[in-house]
Amino acid sequence: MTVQDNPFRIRPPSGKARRGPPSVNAEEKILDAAEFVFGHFGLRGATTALIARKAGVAKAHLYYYFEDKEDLYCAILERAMKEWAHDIDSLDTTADLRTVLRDYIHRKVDFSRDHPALSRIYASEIIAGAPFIGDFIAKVSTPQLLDKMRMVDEWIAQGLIRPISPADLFFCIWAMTQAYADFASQMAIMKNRRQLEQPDYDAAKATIVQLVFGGVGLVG
Amino acid sequence: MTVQDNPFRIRPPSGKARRGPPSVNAEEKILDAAEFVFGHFGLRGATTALIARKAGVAKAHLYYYFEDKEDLYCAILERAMKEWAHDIDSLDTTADLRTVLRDYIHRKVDFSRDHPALSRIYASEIIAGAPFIGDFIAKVSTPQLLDKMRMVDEWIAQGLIRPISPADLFFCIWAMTQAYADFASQMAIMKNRRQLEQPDYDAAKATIVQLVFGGVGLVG
DNA sequence: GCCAATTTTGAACGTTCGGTCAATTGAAAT
DNA sequence: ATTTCAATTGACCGAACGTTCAAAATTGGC
Repeated sequence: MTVQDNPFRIRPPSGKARRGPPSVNAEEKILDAAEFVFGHFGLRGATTALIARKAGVAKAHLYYYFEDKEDLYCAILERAMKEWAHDIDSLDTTADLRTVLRDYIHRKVDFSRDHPALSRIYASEIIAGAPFIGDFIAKVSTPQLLDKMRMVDEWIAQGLIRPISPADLFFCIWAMTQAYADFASQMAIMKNRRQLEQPDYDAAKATIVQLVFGGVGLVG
Repeated sequence: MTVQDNPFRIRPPSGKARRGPPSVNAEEKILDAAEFVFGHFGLRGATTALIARKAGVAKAHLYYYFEDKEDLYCAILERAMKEWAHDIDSLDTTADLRTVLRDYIHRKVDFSRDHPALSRIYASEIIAGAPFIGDFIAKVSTPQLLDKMRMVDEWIAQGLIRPISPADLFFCIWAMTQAYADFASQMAIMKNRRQLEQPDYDAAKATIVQLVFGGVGLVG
């Protein structure tokens, strides 16, 4: 089972209108807890007991909303990909070239800062060979990349930027921005801090923008 | 137990001269198998049974050379850090500035291509918060980084390159080069290939060099 | 207050996995 | 040939884990 095999994963289990508890939905509590636990221990390292305890429900209750552990994991991935697309890839490409690039980089770094668990889950999934989101990447992410590559090729053809491999340009931007989520612990150690703070993310943005702008021949 | 707590991990179990099998050492077979399996499934996902089968020895035999699963994992990390330091961080810093930077980037990409399993293990370890190599990073890697940062500051002071945050410059170089190991599966999917080939790595090198050189104001 | 449907849980089950141990093998030393 | 000790193994154990299920609790409708 992969992410997009079951597009209606998020469901009120069945039938009539909701009659459940008046306060908050247990399903969201479970999803939040799962995001945290999966983000810290990975798919195989996370235990259903830990997720249930973090969510404040009985372990068996997970299986009321989700078929099994993998199903819950896929739900997290799906939510991650949606937030991803919503926060980031809805980019106004009609604006000034510099603005487009700078905003894109800033949004990616902000996402790394605000959703480190999601970034780690995504990275772990890719490192493992994308067993659950390979199809999603092939059918959703790849067309988005091809769009962006055409945009860059356009810029090159118009002489607005220096020639560069568009695919590798985006791979590098993703790598740098994502690193400030995945490798944050290493960076914090090396900077002799407990964790990265806002000035660190500001410096990250500035450096990445400087590298990209310089690499494609744009002045700051 | 962390990596450097036990500097004598690699050992002929004890005592006299080796009297064992004439052919190859079982310990290396186990290490190679463990590198492969840990690289594919992570610390918690890898099973001792799989490692033993891949190594062609009985499961119990793992515990003749290593205390437990974590000990074996640390041995892999230790070997990775050593190869790392040997292959990469032994860099002739007296050469021409462009040569130093370009060689450094090329070596990192080559390492990603030649040791993808080690790169993945290292990345997973960092993503998990560096529980086993945190001390190593703090006491060994950080001084090396500080050396490199001083070198960059020197270059800036001499007006050889544009001002830039030295720490973030190296973080970005690591991120980009490491991505061509960790995210290779994603890149392959997006390029509609089975796996990355030599031309892909050549393009990666060229793009990273272009970004770094452009970012610090060096001409290609 | 009672009923029906939904939501929640405690306890248990079968499996998997890390780790142990006594026993066996095999090569050198005598 | 016998001894000796490192090298190797199959069988086993206890704990942890994912999953199931029947029962209990909670909610809304009448």
